[in-house]
Amino acid sequence: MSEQAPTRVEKKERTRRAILDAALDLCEDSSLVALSLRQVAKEVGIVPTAFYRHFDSIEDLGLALVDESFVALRAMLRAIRRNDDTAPTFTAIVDRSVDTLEQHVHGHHGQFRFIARERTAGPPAVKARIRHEIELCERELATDIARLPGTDHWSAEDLQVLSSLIVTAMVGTAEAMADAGGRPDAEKRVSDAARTQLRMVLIGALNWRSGPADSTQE
Amino acid sequence: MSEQAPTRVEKKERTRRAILDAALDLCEDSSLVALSLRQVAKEVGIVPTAFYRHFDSIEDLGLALVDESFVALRAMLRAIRRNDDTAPTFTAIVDRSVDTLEQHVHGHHGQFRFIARERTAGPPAVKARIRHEIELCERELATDIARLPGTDHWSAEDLQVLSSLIVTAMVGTAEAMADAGGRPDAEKRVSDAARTQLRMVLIGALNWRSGPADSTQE
DNA sequence: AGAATGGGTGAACATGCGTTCACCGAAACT
DNA sequence: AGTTTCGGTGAACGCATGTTCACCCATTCT
Repeated sequence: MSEQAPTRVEKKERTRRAILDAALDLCEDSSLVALSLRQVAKEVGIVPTAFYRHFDSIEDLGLALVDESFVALRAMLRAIRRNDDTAPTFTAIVDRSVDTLEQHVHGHHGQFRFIARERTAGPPAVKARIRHEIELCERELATDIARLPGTDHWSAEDLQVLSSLIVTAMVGTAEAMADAGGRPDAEKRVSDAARTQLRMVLIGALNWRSGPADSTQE
Repeated sequence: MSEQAPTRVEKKERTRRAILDAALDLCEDSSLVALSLRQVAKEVGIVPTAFYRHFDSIEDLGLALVDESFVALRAMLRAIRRNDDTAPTFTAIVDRSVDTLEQHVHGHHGQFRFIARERTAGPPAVKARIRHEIELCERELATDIARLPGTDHWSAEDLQVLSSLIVTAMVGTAEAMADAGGRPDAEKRVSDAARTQLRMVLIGALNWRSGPADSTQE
């Protein structure tokens, strides 16, 4: 069926994929800003010039990688959100969320390491795009949290600050998980820690306006 | 007094400083892995070869920058710890800690951006050193927390996980603060958020073993 | 069947890179 | 005073980089 039919657009798309994969792999131990066109071309098996048929520059390639990574990440977030509907317990929400994160990072640690790296080290345009995407995640999380019971009286600022804290913690978790490099014991340790951290944060948040004074020691 | 006495070791030290400063400045918009010896030499005003009189390689330079940054950071942590002795309230501890962090990042944002960047993007040896230093910070924080009242019955794991969470949040805060680029309003917003986040985490931690079940909704 | 399209080629360029080496000259020793 | 030390010099090397250009030829369109 799929035999003998490598149409032109298919071949182009295949080469494009190969470039994206090679780039993700090659900048693994450095950064986009230290990645060279010729390196990528050699890895893919094309001549340097052919690269320009697909991307304007390395930075352009980087933006494509960011978009691709976040498409996958949004799919993960949708999965978590779907699970939430059927699991109204906070503990269950935390467990399922961390489980989903663990699975996803396990299957895409290249992409996660990429965004964790280029978020701080990439070319300005790439950094800006990643920052923007993460802010979108924070905002979405904020509206999710606002739908949970017991958060009605919260200010928008507190909601945003809490989302930011959770996202920061989860980015850190994803980073640590990707660094675990697929070793199941290491991944388990990271996800256990993440569960504890998320629970602590949620407990803190739920006792936030309702009675933070009780918890200070004076 | 200090006139007419540029002794040889002084001159060497001065050049070394100039190299370190130039490197910190030059890799600001990329990374150590994309920094070239010749760039640094040109910026400093010496010939490329002279670089080798001071460092074996760019990576060696990077390690020196890491050490320097963490010397400063440890000084800050000591300052925070000193303040804590005179301020036994949790709220006060949080306020003073964030204040100190704000001041320090304001005065050293170059160094903070450097470690935030190279932590994920630097050469392997640099990444490893930074990771190690951060782990030391987490451990020290854990012992500090263990000295606070109400944490006696905590497990070592939970302590470590809590420290890790706080350090992650503070690294994120430092990153955001350094990105604020010295604008006072932006810095204020970041430090306000950091205070809220720290309080939330502490409230969560204090209610952790004592009664986490009260806070779940089932 | 014939023309147009477009991904891939290969040579060529100017530039920048890390590293080597012999050398200089002033400060630091004896 | 004579010698050693050593930070800085400048030429030279072999190599990798981004980008240009004219060209090729199988697929696609007419």
